[in-house]
Amino acid sequence: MDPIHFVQINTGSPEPIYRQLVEQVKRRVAAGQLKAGDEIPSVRELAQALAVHPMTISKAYSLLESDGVLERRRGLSMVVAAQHRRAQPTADRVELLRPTLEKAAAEARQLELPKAQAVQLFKTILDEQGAS
Amino acid sequence: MDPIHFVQINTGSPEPIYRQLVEQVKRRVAAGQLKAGDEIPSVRELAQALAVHPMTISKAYSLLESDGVLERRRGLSMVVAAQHRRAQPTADRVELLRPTLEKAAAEARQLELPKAQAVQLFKTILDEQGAS
Amino acid sequence: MDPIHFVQINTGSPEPIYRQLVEQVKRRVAAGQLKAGDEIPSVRELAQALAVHPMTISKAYSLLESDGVLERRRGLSMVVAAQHRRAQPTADRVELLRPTLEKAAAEARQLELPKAQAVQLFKTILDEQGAS
Amino acid sequence: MDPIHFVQINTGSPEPIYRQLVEQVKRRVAAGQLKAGDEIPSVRELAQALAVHPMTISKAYSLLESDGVLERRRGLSMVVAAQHRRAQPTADRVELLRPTLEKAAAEARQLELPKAQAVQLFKTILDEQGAS
DNA sequence: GTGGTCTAGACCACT
DNA sequence: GTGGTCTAGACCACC
Repeated sequence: MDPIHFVQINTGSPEPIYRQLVEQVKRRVAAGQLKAGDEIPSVRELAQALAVHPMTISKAYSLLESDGVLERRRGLSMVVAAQHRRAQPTADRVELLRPTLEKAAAEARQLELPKAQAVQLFKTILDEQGAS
Repeated sequence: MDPIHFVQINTGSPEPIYRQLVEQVKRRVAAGQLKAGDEIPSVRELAQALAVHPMTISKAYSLLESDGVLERRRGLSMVVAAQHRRAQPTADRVELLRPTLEKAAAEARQLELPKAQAVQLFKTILDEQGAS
Repeated sequence: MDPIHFVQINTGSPEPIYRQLVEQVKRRVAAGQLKAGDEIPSVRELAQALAVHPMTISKAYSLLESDGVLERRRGLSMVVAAQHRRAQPTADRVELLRPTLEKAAAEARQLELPKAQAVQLFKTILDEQGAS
Repeated sequence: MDPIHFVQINTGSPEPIYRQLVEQVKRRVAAGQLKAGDEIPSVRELAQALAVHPMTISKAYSLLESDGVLERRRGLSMVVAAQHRRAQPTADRVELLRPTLEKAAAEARQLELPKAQAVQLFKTILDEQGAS
């Protein structure tokens, strides 16, 4: 896998880099873009491509391993784990969106916005991002 | 204002407490639940009610003051500021929801979810929370 | 808790320091020596007491937190988590010994040692260590 | 010797493969299952049978050679060395079990387990593994 | 080549 | 004060 297209990070974000990596990889596995057995870029490779310290990458990979998303192969690069229930069907995948949408809904409630307005804004934003 | 109903915090959330306070107050002001001149609970009162360190409350209040949402009255408790156009019309208020929904839309794109599915989940969650 | 008596590490061991910490803390919690709500030494305190780098301690604490043994209190020192099923009765606690004894049993089998000899050695070693 | 039955490895274990090989061979020699002069599988054969990198096998064999357990015969496969007193009597062999049982005893002490409980678990595990 | 561990030390966020 | 994040860089073990 080309390290450049593996993940993108935003160093300006308040979200730590290692967590951006973890969540992006999880989403790509859930979306089926990464499949069981796929090799991922080595720590050093990705660190260089993203211009971050190798230990930052390593921390992300370790967390992904303890979450069962990646598998270590001693002396070799890591691979996407043989999946328990990954490459999920859409119905399951959509649940990964739930936490963020719950936050949005709570905010809408506190703003006393009518449901229709909140939904309309979400549709607009999805269109802006070119969703299908 | 009864401190108990003024704001609610979630100590388990990764979002810092002082920021939860700031954003909740801003939303309640935008929604018109808090109006110019309304008194807010004192630092000590709220700190005790929420079981939080007083300095955390103080930090939130200071930020709200520097954002022009609250006003300090020497020797008295703080009040909601008069200036600016608060209790915004719905069309403006909805924009306060944008950042979170943009995050959700970005996640939906990475999960390769069709727009309809994402929107449907949002509607479901809004209903669960009893939105109108 | 006095950092000196909190844990002991052996820098000569092939087992990484952070893992020695993790396992010792888990055992002490299981044994009931550490109870829910007990404060543990701060990262810096323990790092100095053990003469290791603070990040090594931090890594151990993070793992213990993700295992549900410790709880983070933002801005304050960590505490032993409100237990799910910790401070276990002896019958459950003894199971924590299983992995190592399984390894010993596998070795005994490969050495074609009679069961009685292996057990006798174990008893001898327990006596040497002053077990009751 | 059939490579398949020569040794078994567990790639999931934290113990390095080369060390698993070394210790298993030593135990089988001590137990008398491998006798002086017995041929062992070639590096390539065993590497293929275990699906392991040949260099890993080679490293294990080299260590066994430098420990005097195996002997290299130029151009031919390696054999179990003749020197030393192998196929040790039971009284000596049992000492090879000591390091692992010492680790178990230390854990038992930290768990504050009574000696009888620890011994009982060991007996149970030995029975499960069909020890005599 | 691979990842893992540890140190040294800076800077930040939170209470 | 607390812990978290990141960098720089050394050294090790494994394949």
